Amino acid sequence: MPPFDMVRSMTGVGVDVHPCGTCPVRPLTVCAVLDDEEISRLADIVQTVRVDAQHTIFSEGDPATNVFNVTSGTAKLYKLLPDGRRQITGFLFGGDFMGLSVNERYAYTAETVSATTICRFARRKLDTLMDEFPKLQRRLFSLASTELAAAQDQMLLLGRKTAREKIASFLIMLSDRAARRGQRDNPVALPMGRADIADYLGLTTETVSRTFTQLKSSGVISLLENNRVDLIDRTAIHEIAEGV
Amino acid sequence: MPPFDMVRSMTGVGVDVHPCGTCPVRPLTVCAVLDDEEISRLADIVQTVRVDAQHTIFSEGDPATNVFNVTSGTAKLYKLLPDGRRQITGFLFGGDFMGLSVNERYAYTAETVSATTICRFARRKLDTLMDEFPKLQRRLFSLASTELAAAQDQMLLLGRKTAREKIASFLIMLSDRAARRGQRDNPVALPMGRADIADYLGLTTETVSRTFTQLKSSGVISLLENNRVDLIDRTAIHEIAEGV
DNA sequence: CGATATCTTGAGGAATCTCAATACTAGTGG
DNA sequence: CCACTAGTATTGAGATTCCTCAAGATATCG
Repeated sequence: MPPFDMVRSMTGVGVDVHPCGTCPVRPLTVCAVLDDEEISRLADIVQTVRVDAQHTIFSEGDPATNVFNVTSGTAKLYKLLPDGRRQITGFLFGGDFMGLSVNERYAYTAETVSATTICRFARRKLDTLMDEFPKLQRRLFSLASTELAAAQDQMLLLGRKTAREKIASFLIMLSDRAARRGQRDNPVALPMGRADIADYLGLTTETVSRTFTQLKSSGVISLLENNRVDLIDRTAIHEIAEGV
Repeated sequence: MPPFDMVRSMTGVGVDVHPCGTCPVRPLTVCAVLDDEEISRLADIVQTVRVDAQHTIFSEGDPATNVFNVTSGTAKLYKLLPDGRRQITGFLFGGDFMGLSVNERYAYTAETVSATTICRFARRKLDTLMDEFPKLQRRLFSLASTELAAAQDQMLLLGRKTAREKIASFLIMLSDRAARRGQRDNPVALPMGRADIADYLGLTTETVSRTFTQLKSSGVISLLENNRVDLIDRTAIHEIAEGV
């Protein structure tokens, strides 16, 4: 397989949407620990691109030449079984990082959910910069640790929670992450479809749909237009999520 | 809660089993990247302890003052739901690392499965050492990334694999890890009980038991004494694990 | 406004769980 | 050395959650 080049290999891609200086998610991401001087060094090795909805950013098995930072929009990461069964391992929103890889290949596929802007770093150049700025290295380590903790929560969800608990946990997670990005925590926007939610929670689309209906019937949520969910009784949803 | 001290708070613990110089798993672990000089610096801040089977090393919510390296034996990490449902997020064998934490608290409980020797580092001192030896920092980052990839595999397993596929995947994983530690890859030792296997795979003990019986009946494994499993047809087990 | 996707709802089925009984294993004390 | 006990594993029968397949409703987009 030839070296991967996202811009050349993708359709629906635009380049250089905004520079790092005006990055809206800088405080949330890797760049938070760098001062303006250092950011400009980072800006030298970064390319900001805009990708339409439903496009592949990289595929499982591709050479892991780049790492990425989502600045706006929504992306998803997933792994497949040979027969097509799919597990989404994470959704990414503005400020989220992806593409870290131990091997020289990506361990999962990354696809946009909605139109998304991403900044892309060549891994080799980032490695060099990490040597130069130890706090960058430290920051990436910290992000990886955070992701690891989230992965463990997701294992608990997948292995031990009921459909009802999974959906409630999912809504709380989206709400909390929206708040962390400085957006309103309610109502919650669902940029992804039922199929994606199902593949993230280890369910089928039908069960996801039925469970939303059921939570609506019990009065804890309300389904608004534009795929948004009103968390009517946040406390109750929290309790459902934790299986209380 | 007072500062946690494993040695004082635990029963079944012995101290200083062996020094770093003769550590049997050094090439597998954090220490692999350090030379003898640097190892001796690490040895200054490490305490090696022996813990009997079925003892808690630290609990979810405890102040995360230490990080640990298992040098022999088996441990497990788990998270609980309020009603007692449990998800084991990982088993640890010689060479494995645990206790990394973003917050100041552990995100999971760690318990020994069999008698285990562990070396313990005070996190604050390790942080200092990381500043001094950037390659130590790099090494920990790499270990965290590897763990993250494993967590994603486990999500695929928990969300999308059948009981049969889960058990097959589990056996392959144990076999591969034994090989990486320089042990025979077959037969596979199962130091943990059925309940632990169930809580790791998102199943019940009964289903685990039935699935072992079923794999035995189809002739791909054989159940030996001392909780060991003979992988008779490794290729077939691999295929079952991947859902082919 | 029609065509196509997606979402919701329904009915029946399958995998796994729950509850219960039996078998095995390992450690203990006679 | 063997019987006893306690814990663990296996097996069985029935219940349940979630899945599969299928149809209808709603939303989206040109």
